[in-house]
Formats: sequence, C-alpha cells, structure tokens
Amino acid sequence: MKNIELEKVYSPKSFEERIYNELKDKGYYNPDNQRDTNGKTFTIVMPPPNVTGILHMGHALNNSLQDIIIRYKRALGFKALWLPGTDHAGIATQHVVEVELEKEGKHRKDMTRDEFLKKTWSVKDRHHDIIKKQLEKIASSCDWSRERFTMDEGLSKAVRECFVTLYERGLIYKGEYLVNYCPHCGTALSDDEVEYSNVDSFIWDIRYPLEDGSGYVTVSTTRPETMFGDVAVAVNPKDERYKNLVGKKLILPLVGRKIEIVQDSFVDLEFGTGAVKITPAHDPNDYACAERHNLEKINILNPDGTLNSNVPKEYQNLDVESARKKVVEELKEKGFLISEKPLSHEVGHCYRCGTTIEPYLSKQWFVKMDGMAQKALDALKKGDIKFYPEKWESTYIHWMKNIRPWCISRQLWWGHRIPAWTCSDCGEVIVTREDPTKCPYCGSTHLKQDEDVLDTWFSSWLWPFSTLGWPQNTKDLETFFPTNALITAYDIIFFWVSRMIMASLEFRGEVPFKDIYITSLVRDKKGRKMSKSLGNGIDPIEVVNEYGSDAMKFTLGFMASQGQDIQIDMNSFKLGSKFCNKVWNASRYLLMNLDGKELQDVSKIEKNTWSKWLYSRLNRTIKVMRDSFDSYKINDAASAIYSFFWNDFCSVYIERSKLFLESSDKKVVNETISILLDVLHKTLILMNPIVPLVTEEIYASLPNKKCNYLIEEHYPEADENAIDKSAEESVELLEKIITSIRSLKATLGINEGEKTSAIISVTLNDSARAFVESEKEYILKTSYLDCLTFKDARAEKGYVFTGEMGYECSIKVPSTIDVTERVRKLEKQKSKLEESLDATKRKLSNPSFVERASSEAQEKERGKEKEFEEELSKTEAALKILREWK
RNA sequence: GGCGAGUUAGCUCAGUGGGAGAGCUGUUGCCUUACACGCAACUGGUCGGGGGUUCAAAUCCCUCACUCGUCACCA
Repeated sequence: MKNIELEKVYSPKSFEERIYNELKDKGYYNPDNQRDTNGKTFTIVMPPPNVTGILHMGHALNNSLQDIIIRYKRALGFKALWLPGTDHAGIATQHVVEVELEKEGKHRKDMTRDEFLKKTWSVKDRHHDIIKKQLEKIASSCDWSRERFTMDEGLSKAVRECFVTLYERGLIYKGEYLVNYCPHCGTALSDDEVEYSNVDSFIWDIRYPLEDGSGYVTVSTTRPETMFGDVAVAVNPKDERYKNLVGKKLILPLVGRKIEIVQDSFVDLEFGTGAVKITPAHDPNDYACAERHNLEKINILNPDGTLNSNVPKEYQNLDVESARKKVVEELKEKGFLISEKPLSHEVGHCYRCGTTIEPYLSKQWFVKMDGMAQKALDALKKGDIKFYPEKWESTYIHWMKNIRPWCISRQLWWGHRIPAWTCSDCGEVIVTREDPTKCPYCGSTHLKQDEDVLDTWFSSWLWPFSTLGWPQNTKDLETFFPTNALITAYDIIFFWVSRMIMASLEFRGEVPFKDIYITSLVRDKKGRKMSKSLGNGIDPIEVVNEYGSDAMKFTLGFMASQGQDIQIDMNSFKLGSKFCNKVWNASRYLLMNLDGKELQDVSKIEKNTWSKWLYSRLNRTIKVMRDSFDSYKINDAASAIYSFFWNDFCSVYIERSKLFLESSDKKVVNETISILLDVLHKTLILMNPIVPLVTEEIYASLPNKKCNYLIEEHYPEADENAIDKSAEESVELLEKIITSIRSLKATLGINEGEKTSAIISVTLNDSARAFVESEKEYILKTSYLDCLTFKDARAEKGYVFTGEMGYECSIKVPSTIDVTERVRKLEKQKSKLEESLDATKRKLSNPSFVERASSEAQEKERGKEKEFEEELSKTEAALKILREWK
C-alpha cells in the first residue's frame, strides 16, 4: 500500500458542504435510491418549522436528533425516509408581512386580499430559501425531493377534505362563543395560543347602589371599564351577608341601568367582598354564569379593541386602557369608588405579538374533540403509541381528558380559507369539496365565502399523511405510512402531537407513528429558555461556522439525555469539535503509515492478546450503541463511541501498535496495520450517524473501504464471540501497572521523561503474569524506564514501591529525593483502605447480613475483605520503607 | 392551588439496591515525528436537609426546602 495524505489540520469548512451536497445530489437521502435494504421502511416526518422563522438551537437539536436516528436506521438497512417541510404559520407570517408593509408606510387594509396574498407568497418564498439553506447547513439528511409546504396544492386539498368530512360527520360547527381575541392581530386565538404572565395592576372596590335606596353592594374588579357590559351581580348562595338581598335590583353606576342580583356557587366566599359583577361578553366565568341564569350578553368592544356604541358616548372609541382610567376617575368623582389596591395577577397575552388578550364574543368555527380524544387515549392504552421518555404520557392523558372544543377560525388572510359559503338569498350554509357556483337549496348564485381562514394547526395535524399524498391513495402513502417515529420538543405535545394522533385515527383509522421521542428544550447557562427577546440565543449557523456541523451534532447528541433540558453556551461545542479532531488525527496517522505494508484478511489473522482485547471492546461498544439508538438514548451511544475511540483505540491500541509496526517481522506489521484499518473502518461506520461528514471524508481515503460512500455501508453487528474477558483483564492489568509507575514517578517529583529503573512483581495467575512479562519493551517505552526486572519488589534497597491488587512495582530513585508527597499520598490511601476494610468487616460480622444477604453478595464481600487487607499491608510496608528513607 | 420533573465534583450532566462516574474547568509536568482541539499525573463530592424501609440506599417510601415545567384560577 501507499501512504495517503489527509490534510494536516481538521477543518470541517473544507469538506462539510461539499460532501453534504454531493450525497444529496446523488440521491442518497432519497429512500428510492437506497441499495442496502431489509425491505422494511423507517419514516420520520420533520416537524415543519415556521417558514418565516429563523432556525434556532431548539430546531438544531431536534433536527440533529432526527438526522442521527434516520442515518442509523438507514445504515441498518431500513428504507429510510425523513420528510422535510415548512409550515405557513398563519399569524406569524402575516405579522412579518404587516411589519414589512408598515415600513413602506402601507397597511393590509389598503390593499385587496389578493394583493396582500401575492405579497405574502413572495415573502414566503424568500424566507423558505433561508430556512432550507439553514437545514442544509446543519447537514440534515432529509429527502428534499419530497419536501412539502402546508399551503401547497396537495396539502390544501387535504385540508379541504378534512374540513368537509368533519363537517359532514357533524364534528365541525359554527357557534357564538367567548374566544380569546387579540385586538392587535385582529383574530381569535385558541386557548393554547394564549400566554399568561404576571402584570402589576390594581383591584378596585366599587359601590353598586340598591334600586330601593336601602344601601349598596360592594363589588371588586380588576377591569372596571367592562362595567358597561354588566348584567348582574352574583353572590354565593351560602353567603349569609347577602341572603336578604337576593331578588332585589341594583343600579349600575355611570349608566343607570337596572341589573339583577343572582346566586351562583362559583363565587368564592373568601375573595374580595364575595360579590362579583357579571360581564358575560368579556369574561369566561361570567359567560358561563350568564348561560346558567339566562342573562343577556352585552358586547362593549369593537374588533380593534376600542369601546363600541353600547357604552356611553364619551367612552366610545376609547381603547381599554384609557377607558379604564376614565371610568375610575368618574367613579371617584361621583363617590362610587371605595378603594384602589395594588394587585399583581396573571393576564393573558397573544403568543405572537404580546398584546393583552380580550375575551371577546364572536361567531367562530369549532371542532368537537371529545370523541376523537377518547380514541387517542385508547391508542395509548393499547400500546399503539409509546412516549420516550415515558413521563410525557401523563401530560398527554391529562390534556386528552380535559379537552375542549377547538376554535379553528382565524380572522386572517394568510392561510386556508374556510370552505364554507352562505347563500345571500336563502341563508343556507354550503360546505363542499368543490367551490359551489350556485346554491343547492334555492339555486341562487349569490354565494359568499366565509372571510376567515383556518388555524395553522388545522393543516399541520394532517402532516404525517397529507405530506405523503392523502387524500389520494399514493404509493408513498402506502409505503411510508404509518410513520415510525416523531421527534419533537415537549412544548408542542398539545398543539401538534396529540392532534396528529387524533386526525390520523379519524381519517386513517390508525396511529400516525409509534414512537414519540420528546426531546429536551435548549436553555442558556442560566437555565432560561433561549429567546429573541432575551438575546440569549445561540445561532446554530454560527456554531456550524465556528466548529462545523458534525461537532454541533455530536455535542447535541452527547448532551441530549432523555427528560433533561440541556444548558449550553458557545463553548459547549468544543466537546464535539475535539472529538472530530481526534478522529481526524487518528485516521491521518494510520493513513500515513501504509507504505510498503500489505492488507490482510482480518478474519484469517490469529489474534494476539492486544487485538483480542481490542475486538472485545469494539463489540461491546457496538452492542451498547445499537441498544442505545434503538431506545432513543442517543447520549449513551455518543459517550460509548467517544470512550471507545479515544481511550481504547487511540490511547491504548494505537500506542501499543507503534511497537508492532516497528517490528522486523513483516507478518506482524501487515497484520497490525490490517487490524488498525479494520477497526477504524468499523468505528467510522459506528459513529457515522452522529458525525456523518468527517467520517465520510475520511472514508473516501480508506484503502479497505467496501463501498463508494460510507453512507452505503451496513451498520456493524455485535459479535458475542469476540467478547474476551481474559484478554480484557490482561490488558487492563498491564495498563494499571503502567499508570502506577507513571504515578509513582510523578508523586516522587521525577519527570515523566527522566529514565529510572524498575522492578515489577506480579502475583496474579500465570497467564496474566506471562503477558505482563512479555510486554517488557512496551512498559519500558511508555513508562520511560531504562531497566526493568521481574522479581520480588520489596527486597531491594533504594527502591520505592507501589502496590495494588495482583502486582507491585518498585522504581529506583536517588536517596536525595523528597518523598514527603509520596508519604502523604500513601497515608491518605491507607486511611481510605482502613475505612473500607472496616466497613466490610462490620458487614461480614453482622449476623443479619450472613443470614439474609444473597450468597453472591457475601462472596463478593469476602473477596473485598481479602483485597483490602492485601492492599493495606502493601501500603503499610511501603510507608515503613519511606519513613526509614533517610 | 393541582400535577409532574429536578437537586450527584467549580460547570454541564450520566448513574435506579451491594466498593461515588464522564466531559469541561483547575493544578503540575511535557511541543514524546497523528493530534497542544494533544499527552501524562493529579486536585476536587456529608450524592439538597430530615425521617423511614432494608443485612445493605445516591438509588425505594415519607417529609421539608429550593429550582423548573405544566395545567387551572385569580371578581
């Protein structure tokens, strides 16, 4: 073989983009082209990022984990599809466009709907290119040929089919309800889109006079401006204070309207005055109360959040804040206000723009969810779906059991327009798969389509099958559905995961995926969620520019333990970077040592203890990695390969192999390089899912590669027969001896490189001793000794020794050397041993232990006792010698 | 307030009934011809507090404290 030169420095910039694109262009990410298949499919649909969003660390984590899993499954021979796409994100995208318009001094309302949509599509296209480039930059091996967008033609058809079917099944209806309304965005929001946060405000006590002039009732409120919509005051039926007032009427201050006093048990006796003003159109509780008591609902707000014509003239068109001030002023002036106390309470805000949410009475479209939720609960009970980690099951169950109707209409322009028409002549509502041209009831052509669009989640809840072609019965749908795994963060279990399961059960009669891997959230080093407003986000693209996508993927995989949020900063990514660098350099070293050597068939080589040990460790690692990936414990897989590659392969085997490679025996040299290359080849495949690009780049230079690209290689199988405990023990013993000598020299203040002589006595069994004695040259080299003898170590004068179970090492030192540090260390060791021995002895002499502990435990304990005693006596002997040193 | 999770080395986290672990950081010494993103040796821990179960608890149970998440409420 000839030497192969890798670049001297590991620089991901020089190959990552090239390799990613090359494999993409050659179609390796498309399952249709996959050669190594076991006939089964493995599908992941990518949670579609908002098309106008910027890729943040959460996406990077999510997509890295999906990439790792899909690459692993691909290597196992599954026909692996990772389907990418983006979400039209109704409110968010419309918001982005409106901000752009604002900069141009324009407003949405100044243009026609079509003009606005045209503009939005162009903004969408621009942003789509950005987010796609970002996903490519982090080397996502998804099949771009199948990329979808929630508003493309196929998916829009799916949405239409879904809406009409649910309508026909009686699950979609229009109703007047109190919805969460964002005055800024001008649209209703679902309950889940409202974010609560604490706001410092006041609570006001207001006096409502009795109609008969016999006094007044005091109510407490945080929203005095809504009093214009008051229709009653409620008290608890058990409340003795108000017993005799029931049935009487009150005069609403500032308005003069008469309102009733009603009894309702929802009123808390302890809170405030125990009397609550009822404003059905602007408070969910009051709404429910009004329903129970058949009270009128007076809406006092315009859609833009200002007060409407149901309030006194001087208040009309004021916004809520100003109206509140004015009401308080007037109440104070007229003597109705009793007190004003500061109060901090939770107020709902729009999750997009942060505006205070108004409960608002309006006509909206809803989906009945309880039936679907029950089926989704059953699916979990039957084991059709499984959460990783399991704890998220309870979250899922809780939400499903407390499900409410889903408000699906949004007063936006960007989105799927609701396929419902009203006939202007007969008033009938028409919901059909094709746009109607005339009214099927009266034949009129005066039809008007509903102005609203659907909630964005109404398209994404169909994602696992709409992306594969549903409602058409496509080949993809048949092949890849149901999908296998969903990998997403826990903050959208409600929004998305649960609804996808319901939709799939409703329309496909089966679950959309089996495994649900809920990833951690990424936080900053202070534990805060990364967000734009805090400015604490780390841009994944910057990470890739600085360290490379492999380094990022490895780091995230290494840190992503199940169920634990991960806290990172820019420095965290050094972990992955260092690992890649190590892999690069080890490979570079092996490839620069090929000259004149011949590649042997590894299966025919008779293995020595070292290579038995290496293959034993390798096969253990393969097993751990497979088990870990199979159960989505990616961090376990990452640490297993990290430890094997760095410690076992590089630090031990490669170091030892340097001597083998210097051998004059050509057979030894050829066999050694063959084993080195074989293990390198296997480890590159093993780690490929976590560091796909650097392994691919190195693979291209391997003289023993089997395919054109690493991505075509089959994942290694663990060979149980290669596990060799005896070889493992021998090598571990030898490594311990070397460490002991180095450590002894260090504590005596002898420089590592300073030569000295040593004596080793090994008291272990014959084969271990024979192995250690046969490794004399290696010990001399790695411990910097000039002379090594195997005999009883304690007999010699002028030697300091260290002893552990099974062996003792002594090294010769000049009498002038300072042994204080060594004495201190031994004393520490001695007291620790005494403690351990004591504990063990106590255990063994405890009658209960002897009586009840398993025989294995007792056996082990006796072994420990013997071990501790031996070590202790050696330590004491060593101390005695050192104390008599001078 | 309900539910859930967490509390292990300076930092980030593994470890689920039998001798406290990793990576990073830190200290000391090394540019030993693959790697200074390296090598070697080492420092560092009443496993949040208290109680219980057990022969044996970081690990199981109870309780308290703090942190986080989530749902609900807040007139």
